[in-house]
Amino acid sequence: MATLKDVAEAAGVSTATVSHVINGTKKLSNDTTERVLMAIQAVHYTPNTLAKSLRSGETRTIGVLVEDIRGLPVPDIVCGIGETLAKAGYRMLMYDLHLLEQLYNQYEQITAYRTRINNGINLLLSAHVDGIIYVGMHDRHLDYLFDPLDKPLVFAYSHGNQQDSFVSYDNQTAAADMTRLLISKGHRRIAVIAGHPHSYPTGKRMNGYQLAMQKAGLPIPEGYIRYGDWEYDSGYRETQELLKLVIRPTAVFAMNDLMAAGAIHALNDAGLKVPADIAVAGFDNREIAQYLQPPLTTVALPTREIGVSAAAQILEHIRNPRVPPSRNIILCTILERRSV
Amino acid sequence: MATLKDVAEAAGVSTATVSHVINGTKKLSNDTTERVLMAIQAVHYTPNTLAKSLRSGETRTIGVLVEDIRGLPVPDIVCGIGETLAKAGYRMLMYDLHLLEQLYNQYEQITAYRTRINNGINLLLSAHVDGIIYVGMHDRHLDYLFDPLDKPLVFAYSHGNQQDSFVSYDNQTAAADMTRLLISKGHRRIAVIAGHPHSYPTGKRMNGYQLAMQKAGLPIPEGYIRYGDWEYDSGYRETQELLKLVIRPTAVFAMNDLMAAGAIHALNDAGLKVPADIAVAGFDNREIAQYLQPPLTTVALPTREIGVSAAAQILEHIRNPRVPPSRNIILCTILERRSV
DNA sequence: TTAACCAACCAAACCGTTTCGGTCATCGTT
DNA sequence: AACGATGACCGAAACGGTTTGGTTGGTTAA
Repeated sequence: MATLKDVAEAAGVSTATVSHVINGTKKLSNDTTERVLMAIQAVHYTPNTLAKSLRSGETRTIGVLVEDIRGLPVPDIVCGIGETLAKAGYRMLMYDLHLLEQLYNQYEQITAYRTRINNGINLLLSAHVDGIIYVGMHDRHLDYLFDPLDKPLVFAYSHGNQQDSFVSYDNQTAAADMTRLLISKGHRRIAVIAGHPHSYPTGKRMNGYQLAMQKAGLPIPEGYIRYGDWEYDSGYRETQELLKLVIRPTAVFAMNDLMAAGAIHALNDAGLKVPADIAVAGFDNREIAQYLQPPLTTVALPTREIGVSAAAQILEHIRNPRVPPSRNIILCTILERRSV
Repeated sequence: MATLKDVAEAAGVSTATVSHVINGTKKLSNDTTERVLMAIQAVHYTPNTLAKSLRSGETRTIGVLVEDIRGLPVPDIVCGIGETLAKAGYRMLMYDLHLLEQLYNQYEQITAYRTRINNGINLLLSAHVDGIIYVGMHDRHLDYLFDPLDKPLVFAYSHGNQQDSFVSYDNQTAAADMTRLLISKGHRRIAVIAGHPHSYPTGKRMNGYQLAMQKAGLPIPEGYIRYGDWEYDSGYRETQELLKLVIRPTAVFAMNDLMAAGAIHALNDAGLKVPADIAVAGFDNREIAQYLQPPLTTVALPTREIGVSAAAQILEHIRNPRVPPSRNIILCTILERRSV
């Protein structure tokens, strides 16, 4: 592999001059510049990034710490990150916490979780990354898990400390939009199947739903708000409960697609047609949504945009370390299919 | 950050000695070793991997070139790779070719595809990775796309040149196993909905099906072999065709889950019950499989194991560059659910 | 005429490791 | 007593760049 020295000899100049030509760090005569460029071609020079990084302390590499690459939104987010980084000439060093396996739903084991995260961060830091993006699987706060870092840190799909930027999506507006869509289709009795009562997305999405209903002057009758656990079965079960009501809803807004799938199957089993008898809406735009009968109208999360934005944020922080942390909330879009 | 020199000064030895203590490259007196270890603790020394790599030419980093991280099997494979590399103290540098966007189904644009791959490989090489794993989205041959490389290269879920190792899964045995399962449940008239006629997996899976039927002494009547295009709609359509036959099959083996979903819906629409009237089997174990009514009996691909094995292969090649390329084919497992 | 300035380039230090080739006691042989 | 062997360590040269602080020769202004 050719080195700077080889180029310098071929061009009859010093290595300093070659370096300046390559990086444009100093004005040089046209003649010399020309000669150096020719020499670079001639000896097939490619710069050694290791040596460069050793001297400059900059690796042009971003560490991406994912909770689990198999988590639903993660590949899309990583796709957006990778695309944006590549365009800017940055590389992506990935570390997977494998949270789907052992720690999922064991948040009481904070210590184990912390050490896992610290291991990941240390591994990335040992590679001298210029910054770190944390990619979560859930929309939740993680401030208590992170020690302060002297490199830029950006959270994607999760929230971190006050001093760190994050990029997330707008649960509340999306839920309100979907509710308004149902109302615009003539529905006045709209029930909801929410997720875990105390989870962050449930709260936000409920807010959106209630606000939209209120603004439209529509009541939310007793029993129209059901709580599930995000899983298929709970959607099935809670829909059965809704059907027991004296005044049935004409639309069911399930706050994720799995529960919506359960709802549709429960309705089918009860001999009701979707959307003729009852409309069903979902949230998340999982793969399953398009293959349900009928295909599910749902909220598409801006996963890829979250990745793009997170990468843009981290590059911004690297270029200018004193920009204040930004809180970036991206809007969702509604995917109208045939279930409404 | 403390350096070797700081440690050396603190321990009153030379940097050479400290290096030898750390790497165990030379025998030293117990006394000195002890003093150096204490000094390392005292100054909070962490080795600078950049300097180390510059000197040694080894980065302990593997480049992972994925066709598209959003591709179905890819996250699972990457998960297996990441896990195995981390255990061995290796890092994972990822580059995404984003093939889902522009190039998918445009294989005639070989040149564009080649340059895309070469860009990725060059970016990884510029980071001085110790080896590269190529992660495909389809089970197909790619020999014509790769230039010879002077670093270890392993293909996961795809096949490369003769001289490169690959890790894949056993289509044929899986299809044979599924056919045998259907036979063992008493089915004798088993139809098949295959994928694209000329694709590699279609060929292998058809082989397995035909072999199993033949071994069981069962005939394959005219019209029992249908070809789809891997998509939902083709499953629906071809099932309708099967229902037009005078002697209907009692089981339909769709060669992926999407077509199986189409098949189930076609059967439902025709007023037939699955599995009571007709059994349906799939292939791939997509997420949708578990949410169909009834949940789909299907073939689970050993995606994660492919990743684990690919990572193990590349580490093997790095440790010993002269081991011959290996061809690793992993068995699938059948997931019995309620559709059979 | 001379000081001041500038353009154009170079030599060498530096980043933090690894490793080659010594040096210097000490010890056992003859 | 002279010699070679051995054990324990060190100095300095790499690795391949960047960057600081020059030097050189020519031009300009007083």
